[in-house]
Amino acid sequence: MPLPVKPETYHHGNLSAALIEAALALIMEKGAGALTIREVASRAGVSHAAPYRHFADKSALMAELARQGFDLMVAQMRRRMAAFPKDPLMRLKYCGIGYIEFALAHPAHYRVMFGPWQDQKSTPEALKVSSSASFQTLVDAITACQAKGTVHGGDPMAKALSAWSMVHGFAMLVIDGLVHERAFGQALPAMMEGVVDSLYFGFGPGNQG
Amino acid sequence: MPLPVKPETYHHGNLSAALIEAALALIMEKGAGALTIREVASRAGVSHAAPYRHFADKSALMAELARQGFDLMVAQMRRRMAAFPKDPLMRLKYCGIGYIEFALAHPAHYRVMFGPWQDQKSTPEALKVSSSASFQTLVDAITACQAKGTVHGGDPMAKALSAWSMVHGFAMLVIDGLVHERAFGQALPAMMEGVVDSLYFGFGPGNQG
DNA sequence: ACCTGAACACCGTTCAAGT
DNA sequence: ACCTGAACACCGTTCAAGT
Repeated sequence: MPLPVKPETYHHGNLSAALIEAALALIMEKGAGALTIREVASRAGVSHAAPYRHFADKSALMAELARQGFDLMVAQMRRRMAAFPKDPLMRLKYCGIGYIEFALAHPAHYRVMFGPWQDQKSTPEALKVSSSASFQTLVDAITACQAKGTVHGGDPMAKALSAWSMVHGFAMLVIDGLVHERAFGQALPAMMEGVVDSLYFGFGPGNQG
Repeated sequence: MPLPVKPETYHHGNLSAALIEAALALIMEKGAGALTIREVASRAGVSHAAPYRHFADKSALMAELARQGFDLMVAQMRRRMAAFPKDPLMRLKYCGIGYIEFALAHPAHYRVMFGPWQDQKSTPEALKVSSSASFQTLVDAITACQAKGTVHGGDPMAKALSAWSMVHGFAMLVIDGLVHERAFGQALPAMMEGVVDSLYFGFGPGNQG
């Protein structure tokens, strides 16, 4: 007489979380291009139509994946900044380093965060909040330097835009394979530092190269 | 007695060109995400299987589209640089401006050039040549400045990498809708110039802001 | 309230068959 | 030599029907 088996369904209300978990595992294994509602459902052990009870469509699932990505990225940035509690300039530098490190360590997740999938108008509020928080971390790091005089004055938003463009562009070029160590004769960590440092020093002849 | 009608098929050997033309029109109308072999074939007036006589697969067609994009981008960069034949620093600046202008004027084409579609290993040689040429234009502009002393010394490749990261990142953020005028309180041309100028001046307190 | 199965309108790609 | 039509193995999404 077999004991009653615990139901292995996700009726507990956590199918939503299980789907995200499966989606994350899927993109880590096969890349962002392999992300498919049907495969995610299959991995979570439900029919291909079940996810539509929890996410309006594929882009809604990706938006939640992206939201979590921004949160993880901010955590990595803060972790690196925390090593320099008293040095705003180093905090700014490692804000950028942490950003790039996350992108290169989780390329598929990063692509979901920045891919062309979002319709921009329909971006969920929660995703906007998380991505704004990551940008704000950068703005704050710049403002702190300006207060100490280690970064010159002017609109911190404009400077944050330049910094974001730099680290995002570098991360994308590496992830997409257009930039690689053998083409530049440098190891990735060195290229990463070079890129971040150039934000501070610039190309002008006045400063160190 | 009707005259013999000129055959309206693409048997002349230019179906390949007609497919590219149709693909370009398609992405300009509906975006890179709408690029479909079947729709391209339909617009060129052939069956959905016909393109496979001319392109190995979808990514091969996109590679040719991308190749043409890099050529057009270089042309735009050179056009802007040509306004300053004797001023290497202005040529460097307008090399970047021309780059961003192309990306923002042809966002769908730019996305095909940098999208996650290329398998990196299987990138056709012709595409590598065209994309290298666009990067070389940037390297040359930097080298010319170094020769005049308006950009400090050091590996021009490393500086070109920073510059490419900056303009590429900015273009992508704008195209993907993460950066827009109302969030930064600046018009796009001003943001574009700010980003390019920050490459030269840096964040350090020594230079102008 | 939550999930399933069938169905619809699409894809990319292949391949025998036509001209 | 080049193209067509049918076919295969996928997609995202919807919806009646089940529990």
